Amino acid sequence: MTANTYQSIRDAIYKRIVAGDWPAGTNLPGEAELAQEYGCARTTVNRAIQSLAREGLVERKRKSGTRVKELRSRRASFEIQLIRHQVENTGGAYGYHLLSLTSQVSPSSISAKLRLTDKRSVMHIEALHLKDNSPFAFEDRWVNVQAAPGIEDAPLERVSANEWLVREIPYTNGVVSLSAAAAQEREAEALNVNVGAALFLLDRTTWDDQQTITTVTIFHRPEFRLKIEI
Amino acid sequence: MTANTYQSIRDAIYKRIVAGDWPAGTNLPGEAELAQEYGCARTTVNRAIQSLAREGLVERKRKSGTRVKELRSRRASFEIQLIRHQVENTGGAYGYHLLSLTSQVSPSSISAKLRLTDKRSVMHIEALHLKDNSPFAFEDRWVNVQAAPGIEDAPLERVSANEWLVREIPYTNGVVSLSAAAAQEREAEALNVNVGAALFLLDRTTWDDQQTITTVTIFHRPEFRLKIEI
DNA sequence: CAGTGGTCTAGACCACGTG
DNA sequence: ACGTGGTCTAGACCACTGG
Repeated sequence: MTANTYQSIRDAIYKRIVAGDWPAGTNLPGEAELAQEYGCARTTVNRAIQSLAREGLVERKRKSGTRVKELRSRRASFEIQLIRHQVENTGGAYGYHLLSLTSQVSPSSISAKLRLTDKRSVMHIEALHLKDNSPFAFEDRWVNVQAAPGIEDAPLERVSANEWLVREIPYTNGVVSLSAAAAQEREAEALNVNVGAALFLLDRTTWDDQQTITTVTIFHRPEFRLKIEI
Repeated sequence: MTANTYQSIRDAIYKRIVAGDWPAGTNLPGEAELAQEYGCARTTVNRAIQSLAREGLVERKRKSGTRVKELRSRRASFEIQLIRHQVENTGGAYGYHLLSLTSQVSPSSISAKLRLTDKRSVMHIEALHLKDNSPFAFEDRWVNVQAAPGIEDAPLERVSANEWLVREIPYTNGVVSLSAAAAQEREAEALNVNVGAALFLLDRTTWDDQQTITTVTIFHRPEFRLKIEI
């Protein structure tokens, strides 16, 4: 009982939930009551419980109070890193190789992803990321040029499009989809694996407030692992 | 300039960072200065900037101040759901089928994952999760029985081990690893796919403070997508 | 309507880490 | 040593929502 830090109160409440003082589905006492019990300001209790709510342990609603959630559904989070950083952080030497760069009218499947209503010219990029001179990941990217002014003058034969975009074009939202797929000929050749090998795919689409900026698929080699802490 | 909510101040600071008022690598003005500028209490500025720090946009250190991070490295997070909820949330009917349950001395590869130093009996579970009576995911789990008292009496032929564990045994930490792998005979048979099909694997190991509780691999069918918002 | 959480303020003290 | 963020307090008012 050192001080009434919100952490210590968070932990105390956490332990009481785990111990079964407040079973799942029941309500915690109100903030005011807990504040009195722990001898601290209501603000501090509020902060402690908000922290538990962020972790998904409890659910809060005005008027009805703070309820212990039925099941512990925890969140896992990871940092979306540049592939260059992924390679360098594991002690490898990073290399980048632009395979193709074309401007073309977007295929309909891509128009849908980029949310383009009319026919527009988009940029299509295929590139290879290397670790210690071996293939690490294959990138297939479409860029909405209107949403990324200046990209046509960017030195994309040296710097990966992602790296340029992250620096120059802020985005506000995005979705990521992870999946597994068998390697087609194109990816197999680029990554130097057999056709049909199990690849790890990361699809990402990002928007500014108004418009979609880019959609990309990263194909990782079968031995790739995406590690996440809980 | 509606009200001085910490959200509105967060957004204002966010926009100024994106607009380039404070380029990457530079420091923001101190909290006191910003509070004066926005005409609010320092506490409110503090909360706004802490929110930006959680998102990874800035880095804070005492004495040296708040620095805009070099590269926009955003965090993505997702909720670790029960497979039952994954199925039900997509409008499917959930089913569970226990394939095998044995107690045995743990193989060395599993002992390492469970951090068991001596030879101990562990529980090995293989199970199938169904969506609309079709295979959805195959589960291969090892449980440290000492860390999960009561599991030997749990009705694991009806309730998935994960569901029982989540309810009964709290954990404090864990790691998740995502990858792709070709289906071996065992998984291919269970999931009704061809041997060699590209499966999506989710490995998870969870601990209590002291000891490892369980390690599990979930094998998903090739069409599975894990969707994450940024 | 009334009870609950959500948030702001003003002031204070503390902890850390750089110079 | 001292400047910066981290946090606590006490009090206040507001916003949502269930009865």
